[in-house]
Formats: sequence, C-alpha cells, structure tokens
Amino acid sequence: MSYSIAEAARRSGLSIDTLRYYERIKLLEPPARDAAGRRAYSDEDLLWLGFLTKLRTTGMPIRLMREYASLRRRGVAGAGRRKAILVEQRRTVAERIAELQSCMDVLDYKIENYEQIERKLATENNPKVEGLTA
Amino acid sequence: MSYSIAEAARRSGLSIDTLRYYERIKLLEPPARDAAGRRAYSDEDLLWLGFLTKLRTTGMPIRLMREYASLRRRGVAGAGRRKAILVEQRRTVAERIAELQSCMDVLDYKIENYEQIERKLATENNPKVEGLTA
DNA sequence: AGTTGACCTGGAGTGCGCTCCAGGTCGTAC
DNA sequence: GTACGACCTGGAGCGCACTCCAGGTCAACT
Repeated sequence: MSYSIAEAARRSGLSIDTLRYYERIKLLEPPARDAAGRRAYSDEDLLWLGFLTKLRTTGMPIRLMREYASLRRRGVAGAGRRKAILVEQRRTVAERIAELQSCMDVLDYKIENYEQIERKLATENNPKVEGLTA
Repeated sequence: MSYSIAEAARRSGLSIDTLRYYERIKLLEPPARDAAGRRAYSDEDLLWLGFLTKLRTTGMPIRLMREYASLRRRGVAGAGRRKAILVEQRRTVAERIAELQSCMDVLDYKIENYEQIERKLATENNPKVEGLTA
C-alpha cells in the first residue's frame, strides 16, 4: 500500500508540514513519488514514522533522532550505536518519570491543602485563611 | 535572611538571567532592594521560586504560571481558580507519565531486539542481520 | 475550457523560554 | 584613587520544532 501525504499525516498524527519538514531535515528517507511527482508513503515509511513519534514523545531532541536515522541508513555498522542511543534514552525517560512523580507529590500536597481549607470554611464558617497565599 | 541574586540563583537552580526574566514577566514579585539598589531575595521569595520550578518541571507553560502568580496576589479570591489549575496540572502530569511509560515499553522492546541479535551473532556467528534496520 | 482541490517548492515567520550583550553604577580591596 | 567584581537596565539574539505562505503544477470533474 501507498499513501498520499494527507493520509500519511492522518495515520501518523503529524501534520503535512511536519512530514515535509522531517524529510527536509533527513529524519525520513524521501518517500517514493507517484507519476505526478507527489509523495507516496509506504507502510514501511509509516512504521518508521510511528517509531519516530514515539522517540519524540519521550522528548528526544531532533538532532539525536537524526543521528539515529543516519545510523539506520548505515545498517549493521550502526547497530551498536543505535542500541546505545536507545539505552541512554531509556535512562533519560526513567529519570523524567521519577521527576514528574516527585512534582506530582508536591501538587498533591498543595491540592490537599486547598481541600483542607475548603473543609474548614464549610464546616466552621471560619474566616481565617492562613496558608491560602502560597 | 536575604540573598543576593547570585545566591538566589545558586539556591533555586535557576540562572541569574532567568531570575531577572521571571521578574520581568511577573512570575515573581519584585524582590526587595538593598541600599545600593541590588535585589535582595527573602526566604519567602525562595520558597515561591522553589514551587515555580516544580511547576516548570511538570511542563506547565509560563503563561499559566503567570496566571497562578497573579491569582496569588489576589489572595483568597483566587484560591478556587488556583486549586483548579493545580488539579488540572495534576491530571496533565499523570497523562504525561502514562505516555512516557508506554514509550518506554517500546524502547524496552527495541533494546531487547538488539540484545537478541547480539546474542545470535555471538553464539551462532551467523551473518544474517534481518531486523537490524528498524 | 475552466474550475477545483490536493499537492509541490523554497523560504520566511512563529512561539517559547530563556540567554547574552553593551554600557553603566556601586562598594570593597589594594 | 583606581582596579575589580558583582550587580544594574533595556533590548537584541538564540535554538528548537515546527508552521505558514506565495506562487506554481497537475489530474479530475462539469
């Protein structure tokens, strides 16, 4: 199967502009073209796009994704480095998750604070509002 | 206690430029000044900075942090909206964590793939390398 | 034959969150 | 008294990842 750029955009969740942009900056092999010179994305192209968007979602910077893409073009020779990039990214993501968790704890604490204050106001009708300002 | 901008930067983990920037865009109340006109951050300022950086770490956009900051200036009147912002952010962070988790699963799968291939190459000395190109 | 709409290209523009710079003031150390 | 270093201001610049635009081509429909 092959897909127009609009269809590829729909399926990948990226915009048409972003697809062309990714091609320009060499994240994507230039896809095949139809008789009229229009891009015709293959299933393989879409799989690769899917993986790229996963990497993007992890927050991998585009320059690193470009390196990965170029290593892919070099086949087996680049496999070691490719794996290293993924392992490193895994570590980064794990750290990021931990960081978010700890921030969420702070949010929970603050929210709990607001709720306590609400309860106080509701049950005691107490006009004191210390702690509300932070 | 009060702190020079350099000390405040050190303690908050932000750069001096960022501290001045945050003040300019009204994330921060203008701190006190010493006799020579230099900024003198209070402990309270640092607490607020600490909370701000937590919010930033969760990925909250600065414009929302500004809204939160301005609500804080309005005291109790803004408490409801402040809580709502935190609750919403909590939700956003939880989603983000889930998203990262799922991406990490993909990374794990890919890494496992590379490892299988390495094992194959090591034990069978087999030159076939299918699957290495994605 | 004409209109429409999807696509093309190269290049400019955007929003975000800083980061850097020039040129100046001030207080302390030598 | 002068050299130094930390700080000040207003404003320009930067890196990132897109996003948009003008002006054009092409195939299909009416």
